[in-house]
Amino acid sequence: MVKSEAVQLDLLFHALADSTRRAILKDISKKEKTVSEIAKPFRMSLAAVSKHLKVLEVAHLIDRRKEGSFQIVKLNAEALMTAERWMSYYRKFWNDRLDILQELLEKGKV
Amino acid sequence: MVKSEAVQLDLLFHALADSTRRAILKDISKKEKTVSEIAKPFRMSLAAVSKHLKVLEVAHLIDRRKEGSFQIVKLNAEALMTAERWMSYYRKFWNDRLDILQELLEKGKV
DNA sequence: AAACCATTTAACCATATAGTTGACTCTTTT
DNA sequence: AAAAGAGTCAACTATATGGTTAAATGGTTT
Repeated sequence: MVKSEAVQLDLLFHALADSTRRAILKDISKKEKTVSEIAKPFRMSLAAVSKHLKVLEVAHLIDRRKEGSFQIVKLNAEALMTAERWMSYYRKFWNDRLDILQELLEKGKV
Repeated sequence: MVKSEAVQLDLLFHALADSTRRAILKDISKKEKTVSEIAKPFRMSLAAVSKHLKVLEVAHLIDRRKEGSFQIVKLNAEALMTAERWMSYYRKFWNDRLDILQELLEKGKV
């Protein structure tokens, strides 16, 4: 069942709107880690980190696989691209308009 | 008083994590509008839209200027770039397929 | 000055979020 | 088989969020 694009973006941006979760993504961007390894630097409980990972997971920002009694967590960079795509689309639109205006100004037409 | 980067990103991503607010940004990406014009398509009250605009404003995603008794609202594309920069930075660390993906992104094929 | 716009603020409600602790499940070690 | 380790789930708390309606502000028109 594929979620609507709007819901997907809700989940994605919401997941990114928390500095703990961004720190986790930053941490695992270089090297995948277990849940406990991820939790270690934080002053909060393991359960709290586990919840953050859940939020990142439903947003598809991370993937996990089991290895024995460990869970190995890694970044899913594709989801980040979904967000980037959304932003660059509207930003570009606006920038294009600025470019056109700039051009018109230079030609003395405005 | 400059807010820390973390707080700034919190505000930015939080602002983007709501489909009403994204619709507003989309709407004004083509043409600046007044608050009432922005509110018209939505089924919620004007006060609710006003709150959404406040959220977009503290995230610096929009700028407003007064013109008589109207407020003219326009997109601030720079804030979007701040978010994009954050994402692309961490994304590129992890992904060894960066070059291919980047190329696809630029071509608008992803 | 009074009435009328455009918009914000205040007070309130329901739901969601981020955190806590403690019990629970599954896997590994002894 | 029992103990220990890795991680999740449940129940709870405090605060934030997104919406409402009604009153308030500030500019414009009459």
